[in-house]
Amino acid sequence: MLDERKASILRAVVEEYIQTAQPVGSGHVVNAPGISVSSATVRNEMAALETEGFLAQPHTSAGRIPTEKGYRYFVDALAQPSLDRASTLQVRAFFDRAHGEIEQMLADTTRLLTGLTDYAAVIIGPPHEAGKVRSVQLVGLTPRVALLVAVLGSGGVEKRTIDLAEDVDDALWLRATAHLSAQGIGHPLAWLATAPLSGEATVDVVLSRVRAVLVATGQDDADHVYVNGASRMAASFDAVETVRSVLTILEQQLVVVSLLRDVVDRGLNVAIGSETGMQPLADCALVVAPYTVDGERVGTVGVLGPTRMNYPQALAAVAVVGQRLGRRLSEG
Amino acid sequence: MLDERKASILRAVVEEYIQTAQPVGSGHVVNAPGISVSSATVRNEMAALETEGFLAQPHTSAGRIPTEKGYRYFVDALAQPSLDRASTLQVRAFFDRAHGEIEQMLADTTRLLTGLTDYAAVIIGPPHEAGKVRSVQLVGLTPRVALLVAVLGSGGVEKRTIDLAEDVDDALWLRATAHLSAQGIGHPLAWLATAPLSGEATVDVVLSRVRAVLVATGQDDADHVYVNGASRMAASFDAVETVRSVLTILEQQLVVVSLLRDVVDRGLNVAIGSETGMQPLADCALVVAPYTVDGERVGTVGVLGPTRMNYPQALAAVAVVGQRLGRRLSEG
DNA sequence: GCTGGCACTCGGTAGGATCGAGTGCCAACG
DNA sequence: CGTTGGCACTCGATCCTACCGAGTGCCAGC
Repeated sequence: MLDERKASILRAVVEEYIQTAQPVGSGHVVNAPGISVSSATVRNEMAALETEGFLAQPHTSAGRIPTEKGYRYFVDALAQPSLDRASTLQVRAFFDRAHGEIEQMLADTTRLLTGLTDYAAVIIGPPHEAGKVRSVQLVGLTPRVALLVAVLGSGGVEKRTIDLAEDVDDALWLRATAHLSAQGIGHPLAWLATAPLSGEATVDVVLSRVRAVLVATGQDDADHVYVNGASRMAASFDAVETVRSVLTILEQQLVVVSLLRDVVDRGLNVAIGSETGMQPLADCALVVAPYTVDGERVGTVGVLGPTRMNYPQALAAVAVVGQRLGRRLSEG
Repeated sequence: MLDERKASILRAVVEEYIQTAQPVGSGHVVNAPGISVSSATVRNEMAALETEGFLAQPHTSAGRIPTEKGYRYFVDALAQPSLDRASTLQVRAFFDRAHGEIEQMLADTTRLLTGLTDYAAVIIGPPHEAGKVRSVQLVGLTPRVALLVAVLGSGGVEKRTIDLAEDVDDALWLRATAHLSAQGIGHPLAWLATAPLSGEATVDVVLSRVRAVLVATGQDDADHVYVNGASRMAASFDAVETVRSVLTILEQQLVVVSLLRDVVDRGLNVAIGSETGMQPLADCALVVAPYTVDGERVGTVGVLGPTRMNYPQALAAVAVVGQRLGRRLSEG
């Protein structure tokens, strides 16, 4: 799409702008490696790049700034992911040490990502529903309230409060548990919502309440989102209003989930500015990578930063973390 | 400590400054209710309040701003908590509807608090350790890995990954579970770390691993912190650097916990600026209230805002939410 | 002791000059 | 014909100055 010289100039502008956040003039571009023409020629080419929509001028007598289209071209054709040696080692060390509960590990992984990139990091954890039930039981808390606790193959634990209208003794919880275990183990948790009743009246009172609760809470909080490094957004922008609106987005877990999911579904690994589809993120870019467990995409890792983010670094960091996270989760 | 007129003037300055964020001049104070002297007199009194350390002047020819000491006096002697009718109803409605898992409810409660006050809200949940174990079991996930799942009386569920060096069949998990249940139910989870072994060699391999894991993870993640409304901090300050440093604090759960705990331990319900003991919070104030379950303090609710926060509102909101939260948790 | 009056202070805003990085254009050159 | 050095021009950023006005401290008089 762009001849080699234009591409080099665009690359030089993007790379310098990412570093300095200042409009880049032709004088700077000629000092960039791979440029061996005069500043006048560069000016001509930059004017052309502007009319083609890759660059923009904040005002007449200023240098150029990449447009979304410019960043897009840079990401698609010019940037190759690269991670410095120290970071690579850091990632390896992290996953070698990683252990313990999955929730804790995912939270720690977001911290790793913000540490690597200096941007906000987001991880969508594997949905618990996907796993088969390994164990299910009802634990009485008070005479009328019990906790339905299900352990899933993925290592996740789901719990639901079951409250009844009348007092129940512990033996009944046990009988209901026995029925649920017989029916549910090996199936997804949601399956219990439609599993047959026992035919025994007192037990079925409990079971139907379990069904109702599972139906009510089945869908929504299926996703487990981990966000970290929101404070880095404040370092990326100098308009406090921008910071505020971005933070507002990051606080809404549902929005974050649908945002990442949407980007992944469109087959993108980078969404720049308006490509995110969210007006408050006009000055942001999102770099994502799905990760797989046993060949199946179960979640997404991503970083959110300013449009002038260090794409090579962010792409590499997200890719390698996603890959190693998937591998780590696969081996259980 | 202050005569009535000085107190009225201080109150007027604080209240107007909270609203406008602008230094308050004598001309504005005379328009405040309860002030029936001339501006010259007010000026004299304000000069006195300044030398006494309650007010400060950003520069010579500007109005006055409250100092930390000024806010402190306002909070201790002049402010009485007040919550508007709509908010009161909102709180009541929230807790009438509140149900389901405790984690979800606490997260929702932080949202309620930020909604009420427009400041960031923090809640420290009841420590799970405190509760007695209602149920404990080992669920095998892979031949070498099992999950220790303990249900506590509070409705909380604790889980720990137990990994062994050699393959184990499910029967062994069951036998270990039986032993743990016999020993542990009715005691705090930590007690299992010191409970006697079974004397049966194969089972004791598992049990000693359980002990080791409980010892290793026993103390730290004891606290469950819920933070919401961090984006409101960005609306409270116009220096982006201030926002960044405050957000950094809010992201560190351990810091937040020790901060709230420290304030409560000092018997305060408000910590203003340097009273928080954290330099980045010099421009912030923290309003907290412990909440009790069955007469015992099990957690804390709080809001974090700028030093010029609406103390009457924040005090009232935190107090009523803490109270109703405790009541709600007490009734189970 | 309170108050009106008054001179004074000083941050904020507006207008004007200057600076310089960067541009577009053009004529000349290989 | 593409490239280049030269040049006039643009315009944001910076600095200076003047000015305004909110607010002060002080004092004399009630």
